Amino acid sequence: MSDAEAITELAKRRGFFFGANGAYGGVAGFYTFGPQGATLKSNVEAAWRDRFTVKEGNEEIEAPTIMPEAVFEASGHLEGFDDMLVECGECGESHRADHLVEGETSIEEAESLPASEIEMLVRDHGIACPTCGAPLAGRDVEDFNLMFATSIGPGSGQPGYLRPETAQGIFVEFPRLKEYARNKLPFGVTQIGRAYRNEISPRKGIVRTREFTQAELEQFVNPERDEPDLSKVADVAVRLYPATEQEDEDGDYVRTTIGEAVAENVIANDWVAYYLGVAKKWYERIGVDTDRFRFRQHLSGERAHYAADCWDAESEIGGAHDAAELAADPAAGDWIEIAGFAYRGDYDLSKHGEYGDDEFTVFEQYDEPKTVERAVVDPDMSVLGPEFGGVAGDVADALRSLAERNPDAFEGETVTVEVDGEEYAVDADAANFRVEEQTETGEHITPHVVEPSFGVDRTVYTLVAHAYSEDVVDEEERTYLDFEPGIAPTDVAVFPLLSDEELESLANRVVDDLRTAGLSVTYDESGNIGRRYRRQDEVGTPFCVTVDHEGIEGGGPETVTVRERDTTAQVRLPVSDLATRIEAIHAGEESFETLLDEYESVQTDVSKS
RNA sequence: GCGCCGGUGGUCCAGUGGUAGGACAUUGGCUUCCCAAGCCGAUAGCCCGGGUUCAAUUCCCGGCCGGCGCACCA
Repeated sequence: MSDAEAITELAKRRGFFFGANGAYGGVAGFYTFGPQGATLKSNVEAAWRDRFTVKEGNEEIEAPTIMPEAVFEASGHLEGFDDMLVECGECGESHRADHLVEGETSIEEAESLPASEIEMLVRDHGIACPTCGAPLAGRDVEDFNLMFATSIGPGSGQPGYLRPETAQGIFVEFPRLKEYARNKLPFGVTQIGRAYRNEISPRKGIVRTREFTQAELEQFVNPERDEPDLSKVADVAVRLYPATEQEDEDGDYVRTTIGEAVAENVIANDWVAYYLGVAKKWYERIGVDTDRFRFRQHLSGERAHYAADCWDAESEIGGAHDAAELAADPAAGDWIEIAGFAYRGDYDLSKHGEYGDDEFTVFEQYDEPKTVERAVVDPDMSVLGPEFGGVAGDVADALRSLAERNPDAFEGETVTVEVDGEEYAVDADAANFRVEEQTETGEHITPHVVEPSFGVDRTVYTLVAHAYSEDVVDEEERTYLDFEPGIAPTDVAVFPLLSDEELESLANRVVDDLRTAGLSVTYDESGNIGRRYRRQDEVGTPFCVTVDHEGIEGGGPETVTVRERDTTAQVRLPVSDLATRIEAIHAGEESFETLLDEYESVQTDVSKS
């Protein structure tokens, strides 16, 4: 069985994730997270929230998943998110009609043309199927938008779409969000939520679905002034795969630190570099195998229209290659994108400023107020009105803009402006032209956006793939998931060693203690002890607590044993210490090794290899 | 969306023109004082629709789902 098959099988059998709606035949691209998976995902989201919202001092919001058409007109998704497909009548292959047209004509942006025009271009240029060579003239060009369309309200309603990314929910609310940030840049807003894309052909199980969870941060900055604190991440070691190396046949990774990469301009944008550093440490902490992890820069053709520079975090999920192979050859392995880090400039806010009703700018005060000389006019409307009638207002506006553009035009006796192609001569006195000294305390700027965007489902898949381990315990093969404490779906399992009232009673008390401490606990008394250990190993529970007679005999304090998943090593410790110590490990404050040092370790005949 | 291959208990598979069998898992009991042991019992299945046939899980057609290749993945 391949890694992917083994993981799919384990995920189904143990309740991590599986294709949804099975009773009705299923629908491609939709997955349900089972009990283990939903908890794992929730733990990943909590860890993300802690790092990218709380620790960064950002604010989290939750916006609707359905938004009106106008939002996506502004964002460019309505136009840019659809594909024009043409199917060959001979061989049945589908091709991007716009790409074919771009290849055969001098048109560079065929995507923005209507389908009917593309059909004409295909016919007029005699474009043929790239696969079989049959002419495509006369074939229908179908518009396929990757957004799920819906209708808001009764009847025909107003058109709406399920959001294809969570980001727009933040951009659209920017005018209010900036108020909450007290109009001060820089500030960041995060959102964890579902997004929807009507993929043509969802594949690779949970890696590419039609409904998925994103965790996104929109960092709003003043590009002229705001700098990230790179000192916090300068030492973070990263494996980079820049565009230049990807384009080179013998291209290799650049192994460096964030600090070096910035100094040598491998990563051009400081904010992107900062978040690559933060993300690398975060991935490491939640259990991503750094040998199967890299940052890959987008090739220029791969970048979205708005992105000035973009790096992806990628994880290797195939497992068919060893670490040395993966280190030596960037082409080896099965890599998937798990996050993108884009510098989006002012694209998003400018577009919404243009299409929307509100101001998508921030007023930035200067350190010192500036005094500037400005040419102004104050047209005498009592003169302009009678003279120009209905166009008087437009003439006045034209005078104002002319004064800004070309003050010299007001030097003569009359000044001429153009309104709707007509020239109007205005008496210079009536324009009331003068040069004024004005004090400016600041200016309105459109913030730039740095966007770290994480795919939560793919991160969960990566964690399962990287946690997947096999070894031999007591000459029996074992499969286990070595999740980090704090990320694992279940924190601790409690067993009575045997079916025995006394042991079961203490075990139940231990369960209560641990749950009171806020831990996720499972209790199991079914089957022999080995079977129960293996059950927990398979879902990645880091610790199993076993209650035995030795622990309740002798009149001393009650004790139990704690068994660590990966090593199968055990220590015996007092029940009274148990919850606090497990809690401390769960919180990352100490490790199992501290328990091994401090308490009596339990000698068993169990051998692990 | 096109092509090839596949779809049988929860999982992984075998098999058949007369409605099915194994392994593992689950569950009840016995046993068992630390790593999937053993014994007895139990639960549970032929993806959906149509066609051919006395009879279809099996053959044919279509659909759905999955894997792979192509295309797609702002």
